Amino acid sequence: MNEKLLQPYNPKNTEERVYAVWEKSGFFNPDVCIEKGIASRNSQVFSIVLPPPNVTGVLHMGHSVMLALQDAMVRFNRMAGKKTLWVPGVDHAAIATQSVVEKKILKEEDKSRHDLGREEFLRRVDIFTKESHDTIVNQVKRMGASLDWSREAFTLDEKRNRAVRVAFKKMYDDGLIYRGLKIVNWDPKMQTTVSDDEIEWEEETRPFYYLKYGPFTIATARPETKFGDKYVVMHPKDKRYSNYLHGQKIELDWINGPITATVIKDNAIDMEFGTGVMTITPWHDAADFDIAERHQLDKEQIIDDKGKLLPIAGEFAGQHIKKARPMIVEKLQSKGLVEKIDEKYVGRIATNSRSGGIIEPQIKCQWFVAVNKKFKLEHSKIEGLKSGQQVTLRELMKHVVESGEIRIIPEHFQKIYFHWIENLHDWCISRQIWYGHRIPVWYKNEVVGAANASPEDMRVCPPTPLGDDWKQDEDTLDTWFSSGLWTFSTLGWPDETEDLKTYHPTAVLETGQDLIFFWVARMILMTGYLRGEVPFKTVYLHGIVRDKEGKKMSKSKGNGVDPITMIEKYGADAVRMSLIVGWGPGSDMKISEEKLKAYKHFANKLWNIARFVMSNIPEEGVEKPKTVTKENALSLQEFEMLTEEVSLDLREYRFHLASEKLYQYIWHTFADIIIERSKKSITDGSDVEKLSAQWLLYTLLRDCLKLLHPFMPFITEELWSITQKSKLPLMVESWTKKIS
RNA sequence: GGGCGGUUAGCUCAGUUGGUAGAGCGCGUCAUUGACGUUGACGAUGUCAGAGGUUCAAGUCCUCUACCGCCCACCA
Repeated sequence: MNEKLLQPYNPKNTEERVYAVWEKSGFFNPDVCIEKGIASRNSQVFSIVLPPPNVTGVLHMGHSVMLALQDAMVRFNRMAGKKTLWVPGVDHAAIATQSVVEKKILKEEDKSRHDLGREEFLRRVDIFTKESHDTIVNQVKRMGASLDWSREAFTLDEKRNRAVRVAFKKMYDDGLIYRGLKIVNWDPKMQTTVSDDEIEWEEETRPFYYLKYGPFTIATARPETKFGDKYVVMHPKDKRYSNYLHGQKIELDWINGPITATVIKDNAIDMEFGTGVMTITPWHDAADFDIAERHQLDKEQIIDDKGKLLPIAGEFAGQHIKKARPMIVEKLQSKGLVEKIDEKYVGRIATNSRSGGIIEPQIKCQWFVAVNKKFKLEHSKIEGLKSGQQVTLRELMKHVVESGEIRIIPEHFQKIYFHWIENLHDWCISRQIWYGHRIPVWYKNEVVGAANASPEDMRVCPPTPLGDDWKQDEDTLDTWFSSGLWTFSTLGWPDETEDLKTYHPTAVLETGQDLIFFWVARMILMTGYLRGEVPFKTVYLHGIVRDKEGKKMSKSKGNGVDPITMIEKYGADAVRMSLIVGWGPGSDMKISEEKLKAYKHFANKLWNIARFVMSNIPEEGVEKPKTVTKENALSLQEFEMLTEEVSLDLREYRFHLASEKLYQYIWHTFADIIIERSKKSITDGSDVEKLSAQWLLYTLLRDCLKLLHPFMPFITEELWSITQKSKLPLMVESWTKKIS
């Protein structure tokens, strides 16, 4: 018997070695599999892209879950003989990365990015991301992920940059990307816009002021924005104010002296709320902006990009709004303009989820993707949409899920997806940060930042215009713009490469449920538009990993469980199993060390099963005996049923069931019943009984290793090399081979 | 304000199309020192949140209620 089996299983001494063998074999690469006859050129295809982890990050439990699930899918399909490709990559994660590097430089050198300048700052980011890249990649490998590293991609490398430029240009030419002066979410802390989806709303109890505005009482939580308010708005049907007419002018005394206010009647007013009258601040409130647009009213900026009051605030000009607020209230009070203050008003505060900066809406000239504009869909391969048909991006996104061309698991996320689409607005894609894909637009004659640049003064590349008088747009693109191209930009698009033809659309996108809007929806949008097809046929969403108490893991709370520490303690296979067994898609999971421990025990059990089997069969191996006893034949039948069930579960994305069934079977049927029974047959049984029992043990061991391989690749591979004479690694053994 | 989930054994959760309630951990009793104590055998524990309905049959389908959680939203 192999000496390794005399020792207990030691994941530490095994995992790194086994991974090296896999990598060296080249079998992570489907081209090698075809070359070596593992898969054939016309085999079915199974492809996935790895949701790229942030380049600056370290592995967390969420990554471990996705790696465990995706690797299980990939290994199963590879063993089933499909041409199987899993594409790795990392994400430049624009805002997150820039923010990390900025903080680092501030801490170490006490310098801001502006002190360094754009070029130098970006150089620093590059250095940082290169170092950081290797960390995350090595951590991914430790989970056992069978990714084809020869195809690794980066969301911000030259190839992806080309894809971004081509996509941008096409969308611009089709009128789906436009530049416009609109109200956007401005983060004064990071000095950039952010999209609606990146905003987090928090409830906060704060004072609510009822102010005298001429003959009216208006209510506001933000008196510091009210300096320029010169429109007073009410509902046209509000009888309380029926003697005021739309457009009527009213003279009144306001914060900094007498003003002329204009009455506006608009249906957006809620008669039940406050006094049913409000003044508007179109520059700093999205709802007010819309009212102003509807009636073509003036808009004035009150607060600058840094959160300081502008000259319109009179004596308060130059002060930060936070500091100025109490003084403004004081002045209003001294003028007798404050009617009452409700101290218990619960309002909402918008913050940038990345930086924590409090959002101040601002009107800015930005780039947007138009989601409600019709365009001509070219080369459609989408069911139910013809080439040349006019659709909007929003319709497209809805259609492919509604028609079932994309299946979302668990199913109820469809409803969440549709609900989101109902509320979808144009997507602001320009960011004022430096790290990211620079907007491929060039200007001359100083029209940078102007809303109405003429075509002569603005070029969208490719091609990049020549000449010194052209200046590139300073802004970069929202990181999700390039992420939206990920399934095909990784395969060579915009070139029609062999990879693209073979592996796109991908089979499945497996990711966290929190990414359904950010990423999943945007991939559907981009792929539908640019390729007339879907990016993937199935979306599998896993839930959030929580700690034992059910709290979300986070760095700041310090309650995060570090996967690498867990791998060292319990082995990667145990970590993988504990993240898959009994965890249905879409629901949150509490992880505890007890669970990890349980699967370490399971690995040990398996190891000992192998030891028992190998020490109870002849050294030279076993042949199928002429006579198989009835009970052994029955056991075999039972196992064949299990194989069927597990295979079906794997095909249907029921990993939590497949893995649990295997655990149950191996421990409580194979070990507890079949092995126990075989002891008698081997020691006291007839020759027929003995040979039959030995053969069954050996057969079951071999095939259990196969079935378990997608979930616990390291230990099964190790046992395979110890117990089997095969020259090929288990990872490319044939799954479906009938039990002989 | 709109939407989506969850509520099953002490704890963590399964339960795929409706067909006599399951697993792991924990607990109890016993066994076993030549596969494994990271063990084995046996066992206890549930009006499947509550109410109503459909059905021969409901944890599973429908309606309502309660509590918990999440997402979306321009109530100033």
